[in-house]
Amino acid sequence: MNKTSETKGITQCSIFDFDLSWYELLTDEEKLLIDEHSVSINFKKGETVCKRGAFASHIFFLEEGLVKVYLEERNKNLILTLFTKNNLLGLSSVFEGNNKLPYSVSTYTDSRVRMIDIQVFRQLLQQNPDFSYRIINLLNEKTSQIYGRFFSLTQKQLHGRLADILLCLSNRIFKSKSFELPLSRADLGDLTGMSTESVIRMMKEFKDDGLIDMHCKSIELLDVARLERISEFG
Amino acid sequence: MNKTSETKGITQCSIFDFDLSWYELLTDEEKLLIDEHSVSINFKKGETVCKRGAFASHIFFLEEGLVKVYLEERNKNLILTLFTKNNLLGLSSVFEGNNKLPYSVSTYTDSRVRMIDIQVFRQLLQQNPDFSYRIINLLNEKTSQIYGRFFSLTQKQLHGRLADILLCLSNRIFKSKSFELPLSRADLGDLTGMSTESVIRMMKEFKDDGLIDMHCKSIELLDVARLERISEFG
DNA sequence: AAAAATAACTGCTTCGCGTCAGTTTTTTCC
DNA sequence: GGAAAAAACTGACGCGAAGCAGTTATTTTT
Repeated sequence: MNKTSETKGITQCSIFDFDLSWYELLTDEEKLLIDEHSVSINFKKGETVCKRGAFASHIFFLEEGLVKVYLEERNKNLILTLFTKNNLLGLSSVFEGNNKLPYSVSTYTDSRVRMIDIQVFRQLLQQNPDFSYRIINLLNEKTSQIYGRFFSLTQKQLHGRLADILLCLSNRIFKSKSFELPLSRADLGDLTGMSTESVIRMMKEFKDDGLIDMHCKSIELLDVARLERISEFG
Repeated sequence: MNKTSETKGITQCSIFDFDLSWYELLTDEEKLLIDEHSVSINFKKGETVCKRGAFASHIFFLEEGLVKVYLEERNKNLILTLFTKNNLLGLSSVFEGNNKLPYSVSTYTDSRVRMIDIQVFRQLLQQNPDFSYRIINLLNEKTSQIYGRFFSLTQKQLHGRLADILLCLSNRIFKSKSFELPLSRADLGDLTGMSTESVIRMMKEFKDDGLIDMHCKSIELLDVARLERISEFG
């Protein structure tokens, strides 16, 4: 009996990084249809891909780069998720009820985004069951991850939330214990629901405790086991 | 130009209450298949329908009642959503990667749940594009609502969160300004990410300010406009 | 209908964490 | 390469909200 996997803590991660490919499930005709009804656009670092409230006319496929999906209101920002390359964005617009984008997207690094006509995408969903089944799986995987993050942000305090996000960045995005952070401290704040100042203080504390090493943007996780314990116990 | 709808605040609601019916999209044969591979089970108030970590063998269709979908860990509880009758629960288990339930479900009122074999449900998704398209829309609608709630719980303070949930209960569940609350104060806390004591204090404050009337479980919203302003400004 | 258990409520205390008001460092850009 | 802008950092302060400990009310049990 694999007891641990049933009782272990609620994992949180803000990054979608599954390799459930969908393109290969299309027929040649369907692929052609996508190609004819999509364009690939380059964005520079820091550019806005789309804004909340705009009409949703495309599904975005991130061919290259790293982007954030976020909500902004007054001075309050919340980063919902990060996306790495080879992921589909904007799927929630498939629902005809949502003809406006429910969030904004902007880039952290130079990125290439293929913009797929939403009507074509809908048509493919309705005609190709394998494709649509795969999309359902993507959405479900996404939902599970959101729940974990929801728990982290509402139930844990700063130590736990920061540990969560550091582990997540290391495991899911950079796949290395040391990395150059493309996000600012303020972004880490928007991602963890803490103020910029608290991010800075907390990271210094982690550094003093020997959990991480850090010079400005370059970060290295030194004691993953302890970070995981901090993540688990909030 | 409808400016307001583009710029208005991020709505939050924890309740799924869309009437996107799915059963009617099935063929007679498919309906029969569902009927043959499902059972309807009665639950009394307060009973547990399923627990996080258990194997996901069924999709749940709530035929009657009111339930909560929640995470629990140590002494920390978080209610992810409430479901009213005629809604599908457990869709995230459709994804083969999630063979364990990612959350627990229990009832607030006497409820009737139809438990549909997950393999049959998957099969129908793969063979009936209209059905599967409808399910995608359901999932997307759900995701949008979660984002709103995510914002509420992480960016607003107690006043705003409590106003959110009261408005939501009134609009979405009871469809009336006065109602008998089946949830305890502790549940309201788990729903809004606040302590039970704070829920009590805050509700008294709302009562003293003439926003609501309240005797124990029976609640009446007196000044919806002001509650909405409180909700918006956090 | 009385006893036991659970939920609702209250006041007090504590502290986590955000805000403010700065200084220093790093990055951007002409 | 130097000026300007942005980001990183620091310390002091104060408030929002949780925790605790106890009382009252309500519901469940037998």
